[in-house]
Amino acid sequence: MKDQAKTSPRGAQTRDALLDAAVLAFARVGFQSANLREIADAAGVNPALIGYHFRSKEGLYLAVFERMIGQMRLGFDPLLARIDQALAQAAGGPPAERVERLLPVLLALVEAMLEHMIGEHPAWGELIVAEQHSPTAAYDLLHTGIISRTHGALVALLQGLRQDQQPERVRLLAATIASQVVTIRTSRATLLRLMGWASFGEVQLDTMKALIRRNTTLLALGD
Amino acid sequence: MKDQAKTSPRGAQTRDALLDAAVLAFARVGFQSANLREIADAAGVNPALIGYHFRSKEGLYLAVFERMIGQMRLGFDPLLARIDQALAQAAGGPPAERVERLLPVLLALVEAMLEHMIGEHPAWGELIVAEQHSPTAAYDLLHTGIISRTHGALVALLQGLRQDQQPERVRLLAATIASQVVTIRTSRATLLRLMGWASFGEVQLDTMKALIRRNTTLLALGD
DNA sequence: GTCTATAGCCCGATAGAC
DNA sequence: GTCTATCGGGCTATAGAC
Repeated sequence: MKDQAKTSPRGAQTRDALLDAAVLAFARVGFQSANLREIADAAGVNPALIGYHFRSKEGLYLAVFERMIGQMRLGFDPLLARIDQALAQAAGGPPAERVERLLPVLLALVEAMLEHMIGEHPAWGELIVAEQHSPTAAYDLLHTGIISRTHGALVALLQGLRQDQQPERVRLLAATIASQVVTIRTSRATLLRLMGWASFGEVQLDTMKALIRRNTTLLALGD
Repeated sequence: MKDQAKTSPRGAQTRDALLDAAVLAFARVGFQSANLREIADAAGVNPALIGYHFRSKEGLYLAVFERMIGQMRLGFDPLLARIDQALAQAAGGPPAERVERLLPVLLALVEAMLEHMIGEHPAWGELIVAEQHSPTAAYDLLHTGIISRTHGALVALLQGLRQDQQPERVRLLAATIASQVVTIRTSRATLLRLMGWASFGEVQLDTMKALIRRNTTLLALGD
């Protein structure tokens, strides 16, 4: 899926244009309902070129995920490194010190997840929740590339904060913490309607951040 | 959409059979991807009868929601009445008594929501999360019939438990509590993979119930 | 109320010229 | 690498016989 077109600048250009248009289309209406003619039109190229560059609709979809995952990892890797560092520093220390070191990075991680859900590339969050709900071949890429890393970091931080817990319980706790972030996309319509919001702007994002910080702190330390 | 076929038992029978098949189909693949031929086949009736009884694919979809909402309300109304009663009894009492009266019904409500998400009719939860994510004409029915009632009860209970809070904050807190329940459907693939579960059975449901009870208690009382 | 048959449309894929 | 033209298939909706 990525073996051609890297030598010719012309080919790489249409490839990128198609991927840009495809991200938006797949995010807006999903894989099944996305229309290859519309994607090609939005990219300003001929529909037949999709077949040439990506072989099929599914090939295009997978290529979209490959590129997205690579870009997302560039954004997340520094934070994950910071988390590893904090975990190493906190290891073996007294509870109060572990909280002081680990809670801030836990909150930073949750905030980063929230920002990735509705920030610079809103389409990314949409593609992720679509695959989490109805996994396709792209889900494997997504899980190993993003989800398991992020969840692993969450679990490690929670275990560092509360060392008495059973592993299964900590994994599930991490999932429920993440659910608060994901709900901004999965229950978008309900959230807007219940809160009387017109859309998610800066104000709404800050309101949600504040509550999620408060909730995460309670859930991580409570019990 | 419901004006005919009530007199003839034959018509009502095919109507119900079509609705039964349509619930499953729409839940499994969504509105767009659902296939009217398959629905008619599964119902054991002729495809043209969908047009006769429901006018169009969208008419069938709306009829599915009308019936589902009616059935769900039968299940929820007793609990909502119990909540109103508890709220009336707790009103004006000292904090400790309010917690004693209201926390149990809050937990019962959240458990009931969870059971409706994966219990007797798994398709119901699927239809609800699909509309919350990508609302169509059916969302209005759903919101006024189910969502706003359930959320209203959650908010009333939280306000009864913590009377100092700002309304906006309490509404959002209710939404984040609900997100833990909804995630069992919206992040189904991720939850199963992260937990190493094959599916949601009795054991998994009990595990989730226990954690959600603990989380809800912390989130409702904390701060 | 139910059936058969088909109209009319949209879609993904591809052959073949440039 | 790109384009035009088209094939083959699937879909919803509906006309008309029973």
